[in-house]
Amino acid sequence: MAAEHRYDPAEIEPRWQRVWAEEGTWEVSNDLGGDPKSYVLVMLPYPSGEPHIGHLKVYAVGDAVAHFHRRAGRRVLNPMGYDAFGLPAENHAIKTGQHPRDSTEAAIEEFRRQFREWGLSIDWTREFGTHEPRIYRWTQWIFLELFRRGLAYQKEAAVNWDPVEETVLANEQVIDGRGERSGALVEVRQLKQWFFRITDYADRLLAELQTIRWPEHVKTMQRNWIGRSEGAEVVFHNEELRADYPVFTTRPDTLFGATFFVLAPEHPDVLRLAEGTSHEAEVREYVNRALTADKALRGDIDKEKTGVALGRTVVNPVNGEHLPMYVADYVLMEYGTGAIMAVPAHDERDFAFAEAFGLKIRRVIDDPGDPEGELPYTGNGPLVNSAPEFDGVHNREALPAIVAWLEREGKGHASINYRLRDWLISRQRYWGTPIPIVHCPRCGAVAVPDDELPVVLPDVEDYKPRGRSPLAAAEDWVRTSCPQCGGAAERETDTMDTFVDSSWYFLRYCDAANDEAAWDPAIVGRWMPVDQYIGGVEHAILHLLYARFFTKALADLGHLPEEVQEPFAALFTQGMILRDGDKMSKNKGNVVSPQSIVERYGADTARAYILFIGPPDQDADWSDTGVEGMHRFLARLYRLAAEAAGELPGDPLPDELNADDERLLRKAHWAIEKVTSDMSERFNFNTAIAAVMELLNEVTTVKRGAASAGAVRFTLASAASLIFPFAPHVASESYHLLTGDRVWERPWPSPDPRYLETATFELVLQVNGKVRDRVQAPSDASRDELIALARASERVQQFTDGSEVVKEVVVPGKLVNVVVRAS
RNA sequence: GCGGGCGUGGUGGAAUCGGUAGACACGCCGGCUUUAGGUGCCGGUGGCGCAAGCCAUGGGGGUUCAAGUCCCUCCGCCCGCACCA
Repeated sequence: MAAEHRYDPAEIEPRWQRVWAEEGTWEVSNDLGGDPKSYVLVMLPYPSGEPHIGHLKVYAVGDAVAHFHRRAGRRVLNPMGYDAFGLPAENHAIKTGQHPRDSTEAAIEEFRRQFREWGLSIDWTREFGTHEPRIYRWTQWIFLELFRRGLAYQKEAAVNWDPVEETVLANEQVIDGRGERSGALVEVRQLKQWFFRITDYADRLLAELQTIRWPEHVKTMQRNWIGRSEGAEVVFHNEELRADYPVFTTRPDTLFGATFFVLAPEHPDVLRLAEGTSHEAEVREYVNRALTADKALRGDIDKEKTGVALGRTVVNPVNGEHLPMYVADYVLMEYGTGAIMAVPAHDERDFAFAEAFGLKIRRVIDDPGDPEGELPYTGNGPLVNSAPEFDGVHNREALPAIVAWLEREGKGHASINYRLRDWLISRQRYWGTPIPIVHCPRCGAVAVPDDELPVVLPDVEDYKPRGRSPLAAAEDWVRTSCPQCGGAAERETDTMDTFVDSSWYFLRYCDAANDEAAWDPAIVGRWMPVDQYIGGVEHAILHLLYARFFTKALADLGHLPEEVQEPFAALFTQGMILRDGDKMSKNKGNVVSPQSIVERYGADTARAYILFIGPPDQDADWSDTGVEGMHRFLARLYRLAAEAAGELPGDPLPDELNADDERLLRKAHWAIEKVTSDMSERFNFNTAIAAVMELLNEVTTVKRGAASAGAVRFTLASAASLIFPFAPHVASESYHLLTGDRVWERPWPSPDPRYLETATFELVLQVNGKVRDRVQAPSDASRDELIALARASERVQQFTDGSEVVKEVVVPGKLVNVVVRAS
């Protein structure tokens, strides 16, 4: 019998894929015709080699969501593209000489081939790679729009230099002082670079997190990264140089406790201040050492405090005291003003420094619980040793009064500081979007006119960066004329961070065929925002923050409808696939390739299994035997469908249902309800698939009985319909065998309430909270009737006899708990 | 150090609002069919116990008629941030 209806995915899957490709089943028009829309988007892949198991998982999730939304009656945009610029292809080119375009396009070809083999319901007419000139033309256009509005600018600054990749990196790409990709300790270099003014959007990026449905931990990470602090800027004056040194502090209430003043080693005035003092040589040496030390070591919080006195003082504006100045590497140039007022009594770091250097410590806040308690004290309490009008006032009340006083005296003002820095986008590398700027000795940095876009990446001999962009070697390309004055000029040779490409690709999908513009705002307005975005949590700050910034900036510039303020209305982050509790990696030799699974079991098994292992937002362990279980399940579904289709042609549901029919229909409607809620309220694909398995088990159990052909057929068709989002080929095949219809053209089933209600239910009987018996009870039974059933139970009596019944708790539809006390 | 998540059978996991712990699957044990089988089907499977029953959701305590779920405390693992003034 088994041989008669052998499940052969190698035959079934290509056959249905051909139908979908030939008919353009998953293509969607921008003319929505009044239907509700759903934009379901999985983060675009970086094409390198071939897809790995993580790709299989994330696209299985995305495709399930897309199918579910489609059959719920929405027009679904489910596109695909490639994040094609980037370092791995370029490093490969340095090693082999193969052009990054060739290796990248080979990888894209392989990705596309496998995605089609997986049967993903992609609208392939919208496909693109970010490395195509017809695409990066618009990346350059966006850059120029930002440039023209002052949101892209060039400045010389201390930047992160990755000595292995030989390029600068954005702050977001430096993890624990090391380059994100290379793992090399990052050096500080003073270089002129291009930045995007993301800090202008800090407040909106923070506040508008409230408007989107994202995992709370991702929002928290963005909030921390933006790092908003409220406080005050206070000006300290140095009399010798007649220079003002503003500081940012969140604790202006502790101003009276400032006993010294510290500058960061990078502060531009450090050497000037020390000049001519007896400390000059020592300061010079300290600064040199601090600037060359690597960032990771400097950032260690447990490191002992070091520093050198400058031999100068500043005046504390609130009390006129002269505070000694120091330079110390625990003060960071990147945050605030690169200078701090030190209040050792109420700040742990200042306290450690004061201890190490024997500096004065003055308490200005009492600990209400322990007025003579240990220092440093970072809590709240009444001010002491401050000014007569503030002593005794609680510090949190005094704080605004002190700020107001500073403002009146012109010595400071309320201020807000962010940890977020502007986004450094220049890269001294080859394989990226060229920055469309011409440097003219007379006119400065000039935008390449729009009609000359794209500035096409020139071919070069040597991809190896040598402290400057490889593009600099393309001399004919570099030499050009100034678009403004026509004089001799040179092209910018740096390329853009690849995160620029992925900051707008989701807009392009909406209007992918547009040759006249990056997109038509009206069309983008029909699709945006992305209703469900799906991807890895590793992009929690980088990509997801940049894309939000781009969306807001482009809306401000009038290129997006005003109501499009957030790119991704809902976000789902999927967990990793592990093997034996470990990450899969070539080094460990524990890699399972999607290709091998698909070849062996078919795409349906691979996709359904990966969603069945566990909740998709959690990490999951791959099991070679587990995948066979899924294959058996799909084979059983196919076989039962094929048998039923052959044996029982076209039977409708009978008018009179027998007990087995009733049982099948109840289970079917239960499963419809369960799968629907698992998919719409949560992303619980594992329990949804389990429900379909239960449904199929019910058919096997009941089949030998007296179930009518129509009921069996309906049940199997329901199972095929419900499993379709996870295993589309075998579901289409089975459904077609049973009904002659195409399952994706059928609306998502809805449960019939008549079959969800039952005349009786299993009443659980407890004595003192322990289950002692289960009996059938009428669904509409009253509390008294349920209690009567409990009392009538022999098993209950056995445990209550000889005891006093204290009370009887009734949970309607569930249980009765008889509470007794030994008498 | 701060913030967040997690801990359930041999394994992955389920238990959605405080109400039947272990759905579904893997694995394992037994049986049947067929044997060319990596097939199919049936039954069993948290632990202890002959049984009645008792015990059991990382440990300990608490609230409650009732706790995997709530509270306190401790332990372990994972993730993020970390000299941010």
